[in-house]
Amino acid sequence: MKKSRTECDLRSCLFCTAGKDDWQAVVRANRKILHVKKGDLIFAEGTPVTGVYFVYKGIVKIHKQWARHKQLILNFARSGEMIGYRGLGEEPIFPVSATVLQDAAICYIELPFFESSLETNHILTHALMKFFANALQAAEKRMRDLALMDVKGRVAETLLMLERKFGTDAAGFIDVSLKQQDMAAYAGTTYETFFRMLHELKAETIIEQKGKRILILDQNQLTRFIQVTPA
Amino acid sequence: MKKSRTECDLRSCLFCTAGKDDWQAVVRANRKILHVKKGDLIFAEGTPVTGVYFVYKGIVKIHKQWARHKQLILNFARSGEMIGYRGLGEEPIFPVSATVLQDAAICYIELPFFESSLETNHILTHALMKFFANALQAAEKRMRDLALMDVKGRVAETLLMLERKFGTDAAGFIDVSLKQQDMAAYAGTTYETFFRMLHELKAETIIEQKGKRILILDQNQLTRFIQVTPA
DNA sequence: CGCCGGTTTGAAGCCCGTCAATTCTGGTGG
DNA sequence: CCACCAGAATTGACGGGCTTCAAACCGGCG
Repeated sequence: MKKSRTECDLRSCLFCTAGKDDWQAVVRANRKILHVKKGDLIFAEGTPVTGVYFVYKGIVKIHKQWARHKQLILNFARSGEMIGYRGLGEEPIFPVSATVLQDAAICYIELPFFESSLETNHILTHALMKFFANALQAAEKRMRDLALMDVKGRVAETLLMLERKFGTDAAGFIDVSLKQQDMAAYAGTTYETFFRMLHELKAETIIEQKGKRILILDQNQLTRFIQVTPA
Repeated sequence: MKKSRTECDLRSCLFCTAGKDDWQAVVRANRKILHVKKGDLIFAEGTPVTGVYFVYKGIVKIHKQWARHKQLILNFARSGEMIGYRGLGEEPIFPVSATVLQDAAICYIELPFFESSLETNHILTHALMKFFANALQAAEKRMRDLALMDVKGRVAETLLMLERKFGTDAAGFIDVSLKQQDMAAYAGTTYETFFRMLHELKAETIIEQKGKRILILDQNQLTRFIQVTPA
């Protein structure tokens, strides 16, 4: 097990950076490192919150369940991102689940330490407040998209999000490979429909596929499906 | 113009209460009171944020526009509630619009004062962080609902939300009267469909209507349409 | 080779959005 | 007090976008 896989440089995540001077040493002393594998459940909707998590390595999906065999993926988290923060509201119960999509190293901070940090580290509190404000904006934007946009637009949105979050490889392909099941669950549709949309987009030479990788050929065309306010 | 219409007792809103000692006096000195009428636009999506607002009286809807003649209502705000806080993220641009549904008195706090308050008043910052955390949870719950629930469920959810937010009168009717246009826009559907669902609910003696007022006869039946996780 | 999870494709149908026509209501002015 | 009008509520007909169900296909691996 290589060291680089587990050692956080403490510069990549919100919690580690939101403080001054000796803050990082404090974090270093209070974190735990967890190693989790593809398919593992990190925490489950409805269970008590005992701490917050930060992804050092790997990919994790945050999802909400719905009536047997249906789920909406709220977000994908990659290295540097915080998860479990959704449990910080009134009720200390997770409103979402987190499942590992690619073997991951997770930094775990226990809730008591985290909360006492908020008391003393005002920079952290402020950063977290800003973070939530941004997350709320993003969530409400997506709320509108899911409610009013047609499926094709949501698929387009999904692809653009994936490119933004995971970047592209040398050839321009989006640098992640997910089951279309999961991509569909993010777009809020079934995987059959998701596939059909990908097919259409390929027919229109807007995207290209090589195995599971997707190349966005024409971003403007893709954006056309997401027209929002005509004025 | 009665005094009671405009005087905030400074005990009802987050901003006024999140501080100690002489905090309320500071707020009193820095706020402005605005009187707005039904139909007025308080702020518009895409315009710069210059301050935050608190509703003292009246009802306001927070909405996001979509391709000409379509909008999703994110929330209704009544007395004591903060609006405009969605502009507190990275970009100082409103991601939503706010429109008056019932003549309102609004307390306005300019952004510079608000931000300097955050610097000095850590109780406020912490309260705001918690507030955002809760708002995010609610938003993501609704995200799932809009994505996966059928219209009937969303209508049920809308009615329950209205009852929760506005309470009921002596006879048990929900104590607010909105255009079904707006209720539909909250449920994420058209007003024709919304009406049909109301009709069905009446046929099943789950609700009753008197004018624009709605009485929920059987909350359990209503909740049945919102079944989420069957274990 | 044959199972197996995932992908692809086809066909059927219905939920729900759209359009259009009619009724209802509240407000306004004669 | 009533006629009148605009906006809202109500209702019906229609069509299509998506979901659902089911089955064929495919690549990998024991």
